[in-house]
Amino acid sequence: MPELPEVEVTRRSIGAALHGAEVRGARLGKPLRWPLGVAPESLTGLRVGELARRGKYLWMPLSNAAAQGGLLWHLGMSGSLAMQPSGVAPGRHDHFDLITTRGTLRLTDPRRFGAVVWSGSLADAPASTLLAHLGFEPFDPELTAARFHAGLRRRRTGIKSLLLGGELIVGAGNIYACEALFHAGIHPARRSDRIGAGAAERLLGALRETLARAMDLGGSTLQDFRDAHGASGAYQAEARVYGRAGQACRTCGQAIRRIVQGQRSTFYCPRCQRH
DNA sequence: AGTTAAACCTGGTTGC
DNA sequence: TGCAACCAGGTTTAAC
Repeated sequence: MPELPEVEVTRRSIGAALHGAEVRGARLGKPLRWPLGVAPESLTGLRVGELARRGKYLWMPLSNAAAQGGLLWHLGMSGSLAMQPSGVAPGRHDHFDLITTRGTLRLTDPRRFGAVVWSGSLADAPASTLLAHLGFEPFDPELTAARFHAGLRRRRTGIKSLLLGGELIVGAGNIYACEALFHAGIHPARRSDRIGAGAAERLLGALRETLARAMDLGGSTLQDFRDAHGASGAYQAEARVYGRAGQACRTCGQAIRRIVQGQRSTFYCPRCQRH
């Protein structure tokens, strides 16, 4: 569920609430995608540093005079993080609590594709391994249209699947990959290496505008996404194609189509998006 | 080496 | 109403 906008909205809302807090304890629920990698009680006494984001991962530095490291978080398909009012017992889908002097941060994740992993630093395993193959951050100024185009030319897979892969550019998931391709007027099945310089530049711009707009609106709430304080997102109401199969395109009136690419649904307008 | 399928897990919706 | 089939925001691992 959470793509870059939702993860970034989460980062901002939690970062402000927890920065400088001291960990008092931690509680594990059912297993997540990967083991925590450290005894939960060993986190006690560490202070929370500034929360950072890389792709759809969050990095929470934790340190004191005696120890240094951090937690790498991922929300998977159905995860969310929220500050608990206090004393609320964990439910069946609450699988990790970080109890601090400024409140309890709780990871809720019904499908358990998410994870919380201890790592000595971002440069060491396991964090470094998990982040190793990630592509450009979408707002990295080093990512020029020319570099983006060069990356597209190296691959032959459909452009939508390439965007989802995250090896060239991170952040777009199924919603925003579909939306950005619509705004750029590019068919999702178009081979990556057949996209010209002009279309590449339009696509990079559309990705940035789509992600920025979604962040402004607090992300997309399809089923259950909420920020750390329970606020839902509003971008889903602006979606042009995602989840709109059979409905009329808001630009041309043609029926939006759904196809499957890489076992994921893709939505597009057959008239506005050229193959 | 590059591309695609299978796997992880739970719950909601759809259709017979 | 019951039950099977299919769908869902992601990513790694295995297999062509």
